[in-house]
Amino acid sequence: MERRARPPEPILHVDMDAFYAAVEVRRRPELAGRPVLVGGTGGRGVVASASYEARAFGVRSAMPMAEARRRCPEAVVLPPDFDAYRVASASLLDLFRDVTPLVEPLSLDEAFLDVGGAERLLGAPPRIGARIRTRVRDELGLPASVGVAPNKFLAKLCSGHAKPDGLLHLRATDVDAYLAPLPVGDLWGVGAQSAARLERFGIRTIADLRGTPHATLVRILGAAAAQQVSALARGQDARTVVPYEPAKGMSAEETFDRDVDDLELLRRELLRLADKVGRRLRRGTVAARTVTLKLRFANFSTITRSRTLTVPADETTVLHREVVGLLDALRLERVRVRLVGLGTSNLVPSGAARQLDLLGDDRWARLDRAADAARGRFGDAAVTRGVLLDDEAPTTGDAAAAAEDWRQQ
DNA sequence: TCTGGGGTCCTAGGACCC
DNA sequence: TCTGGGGTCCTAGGACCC
Repeated sequence: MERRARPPEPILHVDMDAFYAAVEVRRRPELAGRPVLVGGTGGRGVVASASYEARAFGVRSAMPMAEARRRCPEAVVLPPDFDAYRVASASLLDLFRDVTPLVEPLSLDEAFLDVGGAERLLGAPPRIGARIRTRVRDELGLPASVGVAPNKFLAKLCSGHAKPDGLLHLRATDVDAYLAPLPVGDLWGVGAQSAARLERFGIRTIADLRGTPHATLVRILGAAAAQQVSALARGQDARTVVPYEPAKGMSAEETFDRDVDDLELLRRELLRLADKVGRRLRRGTVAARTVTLKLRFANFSTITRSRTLTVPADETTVLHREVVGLLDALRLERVRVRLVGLGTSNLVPSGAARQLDLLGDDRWARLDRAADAARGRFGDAAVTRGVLLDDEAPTTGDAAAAAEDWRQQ
């Protein structure tokens, strides 16, 4: 049988336009055509998603919600409903996997597809991309933009430049000319800090960067970033589309509506976070060797403290004990804390943890399993630690909603 | 009413081992 | 009583991504 060569531009990047806002508009059609903001509605919230009508007012994602409201007073502001976005995202991935099994989700609203093997069945990649856009619009009622290019970096660049609601196909023969005039910030991994440092050396465009000696780039950006940026500036990106990568860490954090100076309240909030992370670890059948405490103070300075355990942990109680140990070791006095977080990393399959713990005390693990099972059957509010029930911590988002759920029990 | 939450990766210094 | 060099792990901080 004749074996066909891969098409020269086999990678698709599909990126939804203003995804959270679009999902909200889809279920409330009266919002169509109006500026819609999704994000934190508390005093310290930021914009997670802004409809294009809102962006016309200069609103951008990650902007403080207060600033966004000032710029666009008539905007409809909605709190995020991640359950709804997860459902929409799952439908989206189903549709992609209809096209090819080589789908790599990057977040709820974007994914890479390698369609290099689908040409005979489905046509050339730009045709496949156009078909996907039509199907996403017709079947899900949501707008998407698509980039079609020789590799991941270029495909993502193209989907960004195709927005909103467009498709851009970059041919391999056009790559060098296309990249040359673009700003260095368009390169993956060059953010505001790196762009500013490059600017100080007179390096503004990708063409400038190509003309810079490698040793100079290493001095400006460090060895690893210089290597990556040089390759991307030449349109080279060897990363393949990987359908599944196990998580490297799991974390949860909470910004308080008002700064907190009560250590006991911090310990209680850490219990809630330990419970949240612990459940996710157990659901993923992994355990963590490293536990990290994160604190952000009133002046926005941030510290982390971590500890690596000999026995990996997935139990709420163990995570909490370790992170409180890290907190207490700081001997804080008269602090004002705006954010507290609990991170885990160095994850291992929890079968390995069980074996190491065979001789240990597994009462906490049994308690967790029982609580997880009850929540699976009766919903998340079914089981809550007694110490959390009277929590009056000023919180935002999920925690506040969860607190409301308990009160309604 | 300045600055969310969930991630990944890199750097750099020190401990420790051979 | 003068002290190399490589490898790995741990810790803390920071840039960057969506």
